[in-house]
Amino acid sequence: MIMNESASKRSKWVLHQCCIRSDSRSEKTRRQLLEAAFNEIYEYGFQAASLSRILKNAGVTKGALYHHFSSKFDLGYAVVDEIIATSIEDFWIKPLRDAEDPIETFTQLMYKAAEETGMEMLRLGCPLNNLAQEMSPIDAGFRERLERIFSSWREALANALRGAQERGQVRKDIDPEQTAIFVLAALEGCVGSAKAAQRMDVLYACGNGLIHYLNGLRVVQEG
Amino acid sequence: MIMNESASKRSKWVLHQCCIRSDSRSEKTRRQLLEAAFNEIYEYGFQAASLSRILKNAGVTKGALYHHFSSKFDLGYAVVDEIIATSIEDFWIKPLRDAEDPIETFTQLMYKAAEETGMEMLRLGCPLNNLAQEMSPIDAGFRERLERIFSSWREALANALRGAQERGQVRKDIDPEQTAIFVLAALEGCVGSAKAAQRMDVLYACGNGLIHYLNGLRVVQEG
DNA sequence: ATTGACATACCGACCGGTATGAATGTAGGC
DNA sequence: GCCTACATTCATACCGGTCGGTATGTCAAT
Repeated sequence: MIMNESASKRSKWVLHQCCIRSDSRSEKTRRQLLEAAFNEIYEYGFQAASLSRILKNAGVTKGALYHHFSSKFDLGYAVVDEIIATSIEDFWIKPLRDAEDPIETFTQLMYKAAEETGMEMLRLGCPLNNLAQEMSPIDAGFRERLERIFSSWREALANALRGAQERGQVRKDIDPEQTAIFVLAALEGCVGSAKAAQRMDVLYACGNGLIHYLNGLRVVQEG
Repeated sequence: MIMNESASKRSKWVLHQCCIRSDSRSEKTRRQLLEAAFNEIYEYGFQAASLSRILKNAGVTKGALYHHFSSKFDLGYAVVDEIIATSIEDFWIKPLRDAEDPIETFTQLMYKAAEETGMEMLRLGCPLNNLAQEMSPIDAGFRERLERIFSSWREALANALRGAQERGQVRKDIDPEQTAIFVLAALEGCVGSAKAAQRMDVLYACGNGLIHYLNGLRVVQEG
């Protein structure tokens, strides 16, 4: 028992010592709140998200929540900044930087997304777009944060397309910025259509349409 | 004996039977409820729509509402069936039937939509898609109704494309059904992107991208 | 007298948010 | 090393307000 006490005490002390890190007790609680909030918002949207359900799923109480976040909106903003933004950045944006063949890269990312989160995406759509559709018209805080994500996504794709143009992979008669805007819109439209229909075949048909469009951007091959 | 009943009684009977007329006091109240409910749902979504706000805007009380509709869901379903479905049918579907040049027709409808409801559409998006994105994953009643609308929209566009193929206006190497699915997804994606950004230039860039894609479906002209 | 078409008043459930206090560390003086 | 003073980190209880829904009353038209 004594050993137990001292051991646990020391480990906690060391733990706290070496970590402003994310494995302190406080940070862990905060993490659980963020993840539970993300799931709740993903499932029901922000407005219909229930704090009590979030607390139940996070396994903490309301005191903990309002210690870490000042309001429901503050929690929602943190979900956008710390979960949605980073996951879009990691999954979609980073691979586009210095991609040898951006059209191939983007297509592969679509397949990868369908593989990894197919069922969830079919049922619930894209978390980023869901939140943008719900909150952009009615709250500037959400709109600015979400649009910042979309904006860097579009920028990354436009840059990739411009690079491919310069390397002679993509037709020179298309505008990279406009094309990037349309491609992301079409992508979100495809996910949304499949979600609306709740049918996998719609997702596939739509995805193929988009891939077909993307390949149409390549320089015409003679032969 | 039934025939012997007075003419007025019979006409009322028929009237009550069919509920065709819209100038009775009851039908007017119902209509006001439907329109106020549509506006509220369009602005806030179904889940966040407030019955008290609907009642205030309709100028009636809760008794009237629950006389005409059995629940909030029943009201929402009626909005889909009697407002959204008919407006999509009138605006987008009917013009596609026996259109001489469906690509031209569709493009013109996009311009017309931007003209007629530009500001509102920029701020709040497409009522049909909004509701589908919000409710399809979590309520079968909404999903079936909304998907029925999408389905006939897609069917009308696919038929129009097939007709254009047969008339030699559209390339024969594209699949009308898949193309229709993609075009509607892209359209909703464009509206959604503009709404998310709350920027008109995104709507224009995106619309031009879609129009460019549509024109790419035409048979290649020599010259 | 009965019925359709509402209006009014009210209900329990749940909402987001707060006030309070109890553990649980944590830094500084000795 | 130990005790005290303080700061974090939560748990509990509770708040006013709004939610969708219901029960009952009213009143004109049959």
